[in-house]
Amino acid sequence: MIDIKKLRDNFEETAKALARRGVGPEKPAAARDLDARRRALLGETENLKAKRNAASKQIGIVAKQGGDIAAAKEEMRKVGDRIAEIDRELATVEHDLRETLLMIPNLPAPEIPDGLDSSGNKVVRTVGEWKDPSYRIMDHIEVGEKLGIFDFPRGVKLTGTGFPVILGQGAKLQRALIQYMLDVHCRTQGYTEMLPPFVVNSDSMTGTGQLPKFAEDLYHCQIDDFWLIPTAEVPVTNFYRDDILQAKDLPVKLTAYTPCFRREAGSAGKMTRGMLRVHQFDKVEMVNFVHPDTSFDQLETLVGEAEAILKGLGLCYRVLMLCAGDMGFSAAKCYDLELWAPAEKQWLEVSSCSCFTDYQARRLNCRFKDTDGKTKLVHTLNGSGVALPRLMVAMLEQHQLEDGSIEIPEVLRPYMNGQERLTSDGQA
RNA sequence: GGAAGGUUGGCGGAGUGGUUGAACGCGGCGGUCUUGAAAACCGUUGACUCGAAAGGGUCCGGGGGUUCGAAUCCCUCACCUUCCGCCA
Repeated sequence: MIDIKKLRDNFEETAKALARRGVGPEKPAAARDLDARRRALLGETENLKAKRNAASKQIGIVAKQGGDIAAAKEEMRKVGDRIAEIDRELATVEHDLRETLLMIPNLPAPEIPDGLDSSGNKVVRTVGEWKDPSYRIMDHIEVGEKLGIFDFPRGVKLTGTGFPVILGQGAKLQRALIQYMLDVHCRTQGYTEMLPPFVVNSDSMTGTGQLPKFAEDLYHCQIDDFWLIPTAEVPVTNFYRDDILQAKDLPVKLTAYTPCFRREAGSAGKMTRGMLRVHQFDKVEMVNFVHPDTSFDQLETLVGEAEAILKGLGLCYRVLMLCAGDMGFSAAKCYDLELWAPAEKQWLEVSSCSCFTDYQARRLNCRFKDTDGKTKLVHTLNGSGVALPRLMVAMLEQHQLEDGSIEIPEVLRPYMNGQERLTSDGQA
């Protein structure tokens, strides 16, 4: 949620910033009006409550002395009725205000480019030069079949489309990648590893904003009212929901490997080939809780931390700064990392690194006690470090040799018993 | 799944329907003392919200009710603990 005080005090400025994201002036105006109504009602009911509290105290004293309290009780009963009436209206107004605020996205950082869709995104840098080799590169499905590392039809048999089975050397490679990524984050970047629940309750889904708006993208266990996580961001960020951290403990940096479950409602037909868009996939995620003064600097650090993974694997990728209209709802600033897939001839998004400023923290009610003794909202950031299926795809293509085998990057070999290649006979 | 008990401030733990935002202890912070530290002693120490301020309001698991007034009574939901059953 955005700060209602900011909206109230700098209405024009706020509305202008929101307009960059394609939000019309109606929503902020509605929020402003509801806020004004709310404060008027609040003042009214609180005055009456102060009156009642004082009178009730007096009634108690008089009653003890055996005095007559019937008239005072009758009067206060009427006051009580009036309070109930106002409180009912107040509850409605507050509910509407919250609903309205939840529909307003975060304010974009000033420096991010204009634009309402992906065409407005800016390439910040491209790292690693890709040169097409003399031989034809097989796409991941073709080479995967030769190597025997994917079984899509049996995934369909077990569950349905979008639930691939990864086999043999492929499974081993994936496990190696997970361990490599976690080790880089923990050993060299100051992260604490977490293994959270993969299923969460509705409060957690609401805390990070998946609910109520995106329920149809989630898998739901109705009997228990539990939800399968679409990203580790949900359990890891909610870890500090309703908590107050200490300034000296910031930044808190957590990383977690989890599977991710996404219904991808409405995406049927888009990029559905092979591993490119699936309902269940693995991902390593990084989440930061930081001091507000440092959040945008931390975002640059976070991007670097995700990039370190790709660099270590010797992959060609690019960094995009998303434009105002293409960012996720809660982000103030966001970078995407995209790997080049030479057989697909397209860039594949494997990481999205976002700074949410206080937007997510307000909803989570996650605060910290600053050195001045005041309790303030933290700033949160997260980024993938990184998503596995598309990483696998890019590796299978970028590291593919002429004979169709795949060169395993040096950094992964310790996790694969020294194996140097994926080959069709399964031998190194 | 069955039975019983519980849910109070950072933690432990009191609490009579009426100056109880909440005793007491621990912890935290500030101070006295000390060469320094410890101990001892003194003081202080929750969050949210409305307000320019003065000041007000709300919060004792969540929601609802009774009452002039609820941490305290009633209903309901959630969670936790223990015992029994089942089980990786």
